[in-house]
Amino acid sequence: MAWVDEAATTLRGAGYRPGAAGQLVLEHLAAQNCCVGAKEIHDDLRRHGRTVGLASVYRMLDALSEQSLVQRVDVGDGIVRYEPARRSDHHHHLVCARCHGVAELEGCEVDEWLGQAAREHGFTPTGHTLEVTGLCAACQAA
Amino acid sequence: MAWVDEAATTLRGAGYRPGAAGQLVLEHLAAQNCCVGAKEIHDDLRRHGRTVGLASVYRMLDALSEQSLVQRVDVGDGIVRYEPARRSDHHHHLVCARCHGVAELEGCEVDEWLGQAAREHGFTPTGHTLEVTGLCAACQAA
DNA sequence: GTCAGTGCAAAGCTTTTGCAGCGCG
DNA sequence: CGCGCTGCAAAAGCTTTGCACTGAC
Repeated sequence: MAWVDEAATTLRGAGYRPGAAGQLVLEHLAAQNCCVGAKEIHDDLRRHGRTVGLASVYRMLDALSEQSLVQRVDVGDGIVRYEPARRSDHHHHLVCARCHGVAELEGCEVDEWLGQAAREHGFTPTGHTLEVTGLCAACQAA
Repeated sequence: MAWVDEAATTLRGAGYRPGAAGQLVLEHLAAQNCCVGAKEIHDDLRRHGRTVGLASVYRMLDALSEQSLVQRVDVGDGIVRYEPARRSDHHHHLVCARCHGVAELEGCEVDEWLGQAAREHGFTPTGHTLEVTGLCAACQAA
């Protein structure tokens, strides 16, 4: 099932009924492969002629976040980013401590360990973020 | 070597010379085992009669962050938290998507995989954060 | 004497909240 | 008809920046 559909269904199940604005945000998110900020989404939609309130973007992101349909990604530049939580395309991030640049790190080998460890705490995991801090190639050279 | 000393040394090496305020922030951080926010640090120091500017706290955190001496922790409530990056006491977090509560998850089994994967990207890792999102026991029951 | 760190105050930005309007059930 | 999503505008924080001051080299 495509992420958009799954998201819409889950949201509806949670009593949230996305309207026009919500649908646009959803579709825009689905088109992203890596993290985007709220303002970025808002600007992009506007640029395409879609009138969407910034507040609606935030509201939608909140709802999605609560259902674990998106993952928050904190790069360290003060802007909160989100990315669709797909089972496929599950990846992590290499975040440079100097320039705050982000690179994707494919693959993930923590799921099993994590799931078990979390459940031992009575916690039901629905996803996770893993950010590696360090220095990117460019900043090392500098 | 204690974290405070290592931090002070590293900072000095980076050309940053912590004064009275910096020292206080450093010591306060060292006394924490889990994440604290900037404002929290500021308030605590004030409460103990130490006059430290909020700006100094942020400046110190920035410097520490750039040297990877602290780890940013994003819980999802809009407040950026930091915790000292010690080799011992390396842990991760279980973050509830509903109530934003945080629990510690001891242990870490990703270092080896991570180090190698990161280096393949020309990235030099100095640390990492791993946040597990899901539902805490309390929110599941509700 | 110079230069970096500091505190205070003001500014900046992202994010949140309030409120009237509109559309879908 | 009612309830909830929407947009706009205003408000609320957290964080950053500017500036004069102080202390260390």
